[in-house]
Amino acid sequence: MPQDFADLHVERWRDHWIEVDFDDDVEAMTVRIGALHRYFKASTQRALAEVGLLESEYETLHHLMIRDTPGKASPGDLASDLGVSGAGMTGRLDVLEKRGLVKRTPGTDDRRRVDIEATRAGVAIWRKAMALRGDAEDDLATALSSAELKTLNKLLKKLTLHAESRLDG
Amino acid sequence: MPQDFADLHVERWRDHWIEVDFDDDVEAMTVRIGALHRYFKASTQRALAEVGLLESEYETLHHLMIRDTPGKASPGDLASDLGVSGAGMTGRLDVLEKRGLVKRTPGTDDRRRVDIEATRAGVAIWRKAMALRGDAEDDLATALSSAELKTLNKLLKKLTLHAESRLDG
DNA sequence: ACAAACTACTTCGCATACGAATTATTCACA
DNA sequence: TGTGAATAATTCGTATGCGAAGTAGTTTGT
Repeated sequence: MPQDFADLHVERWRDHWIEVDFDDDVEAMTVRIGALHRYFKASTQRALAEVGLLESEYETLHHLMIRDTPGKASPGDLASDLGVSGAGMTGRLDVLEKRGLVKRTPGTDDRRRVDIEATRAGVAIWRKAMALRGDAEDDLATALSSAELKTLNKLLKKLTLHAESRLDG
Repeated sequence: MPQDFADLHVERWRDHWIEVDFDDDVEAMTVRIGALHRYFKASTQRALAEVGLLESEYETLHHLMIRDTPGKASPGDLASDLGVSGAGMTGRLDVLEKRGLVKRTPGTDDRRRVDIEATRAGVAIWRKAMALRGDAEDDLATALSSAELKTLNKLLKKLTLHAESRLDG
């Protein structure tokens, strides 16, 4: 099997920086996960360019759609889901509302709140982006057999469970 | 084995959005890779807070150190490595230079160029951050046996090679 | 040898996002 | 029931980064 970027990285690393000692396999894994993440990000961005969305717009719309209550949320919930500040979310929603992709409605029972809802146009453009994104991911996954993909998920899950326990506990 | 975040995501996804059909395993893999990336990013940020570096400062310093010519580069090379604009790199280098972590030297043979070099202090702080970052990665990797880690790398590599071929060719 | 094209970096103007302060509203409880 | 604490969203001031324009220097072609 030919070398990938991670192999080259580890090799170069070992040549130049022996005194900073890392486990080669751990380092390679980290680099590969980073590389795959960047690849997904890049294909998402191509999809977004095609449908005419900025990454910040898509991200907001996306989190709005994948909630327990799809298409509906409060600015604060979205902000914490996305890891942006409340101020940032106000700005993002201003843009999305101006483009007609979401609608703000003042809350009725609690008038401090604002309800955000994706409009028909917002849902449509999000779906188009999702379909394109999915195509790219499926394409990448063809590199693995179905059994390999299951094995990979099993191993990744061991890591994510470990990570989650570190974050919670 | 208990459920992780990706399992929950896929389950919720299937409940609410059957009409947008994704392969469950591919979707779970994508989500897990994203989650691990965020975990690494978070532990890096903890490490950076401890040594007193901003993420942008660390990132710049890091790419300066892991080049073929460690600790030395031109602003333009760094900018394209990091995927930031030339203007952004000028700003980052201004900050790093002011903190005494890198040094700018006007080029001698080609006077358009500027040589960036990490100072002794810059290398030291980068190493401290690297050591902490490495600890967190090693900790995560304890979730896998050495054999599992090798299997994981083999499968990840199949994906990265596929991704690289898509990007180049 | 000299103008045109190119390259490397920096400055400028604008957009986005952050944290802090602000406004408006609701909740807790004495 | 009224007052202080808490909560939700927005506005404000600042920082970081982008793209475009600017500046300085080098290469190319005739």
